[in-house]
Amino acid sequence: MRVPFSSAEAHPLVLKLESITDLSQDETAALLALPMRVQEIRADQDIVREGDRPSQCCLLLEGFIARYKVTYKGKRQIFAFHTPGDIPDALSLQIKIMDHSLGTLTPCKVGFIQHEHMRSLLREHPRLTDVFWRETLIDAAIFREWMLAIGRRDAKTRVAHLFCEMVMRLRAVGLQTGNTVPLPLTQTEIADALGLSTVHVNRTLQELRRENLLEWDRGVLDVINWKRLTLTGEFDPAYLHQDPKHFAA
Amino acid sequence: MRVPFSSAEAHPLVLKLESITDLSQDETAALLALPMRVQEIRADQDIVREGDRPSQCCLLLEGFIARYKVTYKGKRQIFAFHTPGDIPDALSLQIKIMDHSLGTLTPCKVGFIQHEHMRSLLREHPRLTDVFWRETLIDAAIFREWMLAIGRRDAKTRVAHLFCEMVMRLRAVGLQTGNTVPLPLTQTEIADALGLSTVHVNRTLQELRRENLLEWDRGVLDVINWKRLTLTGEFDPAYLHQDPKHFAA
DNA sequence: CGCCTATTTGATCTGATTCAAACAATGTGG
DNA sequence: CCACATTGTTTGAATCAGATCAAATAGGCG
Repeated sequence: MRVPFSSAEAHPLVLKLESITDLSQDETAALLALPMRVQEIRADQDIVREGDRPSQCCLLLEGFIARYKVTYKGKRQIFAFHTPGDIPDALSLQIKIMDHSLGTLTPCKVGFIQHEHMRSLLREHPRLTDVFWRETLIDAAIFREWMLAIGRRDAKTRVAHLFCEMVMRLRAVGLQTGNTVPLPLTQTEIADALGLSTVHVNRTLQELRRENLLEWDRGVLDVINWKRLTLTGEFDPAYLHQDPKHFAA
Repeated sequence: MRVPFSSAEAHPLVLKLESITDLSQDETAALLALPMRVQEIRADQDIVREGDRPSQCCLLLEGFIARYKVTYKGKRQIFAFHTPGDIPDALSLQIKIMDHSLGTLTPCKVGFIQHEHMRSLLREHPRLTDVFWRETLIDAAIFREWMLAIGRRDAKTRVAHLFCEMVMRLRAVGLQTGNTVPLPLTQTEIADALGLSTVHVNRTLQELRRENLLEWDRGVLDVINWKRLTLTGEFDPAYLHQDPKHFAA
């Protein structure tokens, strides 16, 4: 009933929260002591569905999760890609009925935390309420940025922007190696995230490759020209509200 | 330094919060006692801008406010239309730097509340923290629904959906009269909200009028056929997380 | 090897944009 | 109370970014 993480640094949740705020020793200890049931889940499984009334939160430890909803006409919109350290359904603490679904994109390791445990954690460490509230607000800021992209930017800008965002977020939880981050998504998933068709995503990717901005193969994104990628993506990381002191280098 | 509302029922904030949760007598009293500076603001003025570090929140008392952001290429995306009772920048309690702007669409009456006052309110009434957190999460749910529309629905569905949402939200704060709600927006603003061009919004509106679903003139929306409007808008109000007990009739 | 899923390519079509101009409503100052 | 300016709506025509359809190719894996 405990996650076996050797140290706070290796715990994805602590890493994630420290990328957006400061934690005291006490708070870190309380987070590490949070009781959870760890479970391996294979790819393409729903963890929570629209209409569910969850009694637990899921902390993503390894893998990628999508937050999505489907139109009456069967079209899917992905709202967010979640990475290790995220608690994508933290909102279920405040909102009883899910208005969207969460599903794995890859095999995942997930820690399920009972709401009652979350609540007593927040009761005993009121400042952590602020931290989790803040986290859900940053999620909302990311939604807005995606909305701006979908509503008002062309396909090439959208794709470049998404890649920039994923690099920044994966970097924050220690998953960047050199110019490289894991990004095990399909082109269909990218299309559903950006409001495009798969075919068009494919052609746009070819364009970005042709211009030597990036390589992306077998689930690994290799940024060749970060500067120009951010320019074509009109990317300004301010909306991620990451704490700059952790990125001095 | 107080809003002159004769009773709790007439206070937009209390009305709004009661549409999504229950409030105790104590909490209601504390909300009514919240010190605020009331100000009239004319149309098309920014209240907060991207990059600002607000030290106060604004409670909308009368009028309409848009939450928006502008592309490098000068295209605007509106993320939300805010109605009386909303605190559109409640997020500034947790997030120091604004990543988007808020501007009036009509002449507005706004109550500015110092962050310190909000914080002491939440400290003394911890359950209100949950309420405000919940409110920001419902805002996020609305973002997601707009994103779904912009990314995956056609123009007609988008426009119909937006009108349905606005009716439900305005009804919740007592602004509905018969089949009629105030909706003083321009077609350009609707276009910027839905990721469409003004011309196309205009043609889509004509279609909705031709099919006898609604009238919309001089800032007043008149729903002629609610049932069919919700069908063409694929509208399911679940995502608004309104408390159904206030809508028994 | 053979199956399944993901990527790629080509051809065609269309919903929505853009540009440009007319028209209507509202407000302003003389 | 009217002339004029301003802002919002409507119309028409031309164009395009991206969708759709269909089929071929390439990878990964039991």
